[in-house]
Amino acid sequence: MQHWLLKSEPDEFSIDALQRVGVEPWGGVRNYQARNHLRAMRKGDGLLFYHSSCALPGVVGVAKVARAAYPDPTQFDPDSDYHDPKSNPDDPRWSAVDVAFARKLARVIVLEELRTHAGKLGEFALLRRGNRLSVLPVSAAQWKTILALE
DNA sequence: GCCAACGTTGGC
DNA sequence: GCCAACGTTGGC
Repeated sequence: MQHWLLKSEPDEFSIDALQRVGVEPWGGVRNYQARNHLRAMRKGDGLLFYHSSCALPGVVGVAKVARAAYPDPTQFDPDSDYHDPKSNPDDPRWSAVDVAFARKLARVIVLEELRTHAGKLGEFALLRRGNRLSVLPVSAAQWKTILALE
C-alpha cells in the first residue's frame, strides 16, 4: 500500500464534509506534478487529510483511495471553474480519484508540531519551503511517525 | 495583507 | 530555448 497527503482548504471542503458525504471525487487538480501523483494512486492507498490556508494548518484525518485515477470530468465542463479548453477528450490532460472517509484524528497534528519532528520525518515535501503541491507522496515511515503523534 | 516560492505563459 | 511578467499557493 502506498501513502499520500491531500491538502484541502477547510472553508472549501473539510474533513467533516468528507465524513458527511463518505466518498468524494477529488478533481480540479491543475498541476502536473500533483496530477502525476493522482495517477500513481491505487485503490486502497492510505491518505492523510490535511487542512491548509486556515488558522490551524495540519493533518486532521485519514482517508482511502476508493477509485484509481480516471479523467477529471470538470476539465470538459465549460461551466466549471476547472474547465480546460486545451484538454483533448481523446487524451484527457487532468485526472481525478475518488476519496473515501476513514476516520478523523483524535486531535489535529499541526504543521508546527510536524516541523519539530523534521529529523524523524526526513525528506518530506510538506516541510520544504515553498511547498505548494496539493497532492504529496508520504513514505510508510512518515505515515507511521505522523499517526504515532496522535 | 504580506511575501516567498515557483509554475505557467508568451514574446523574442 | 530563454527569460521576464504574471498568477497562485499557503504560512504567517
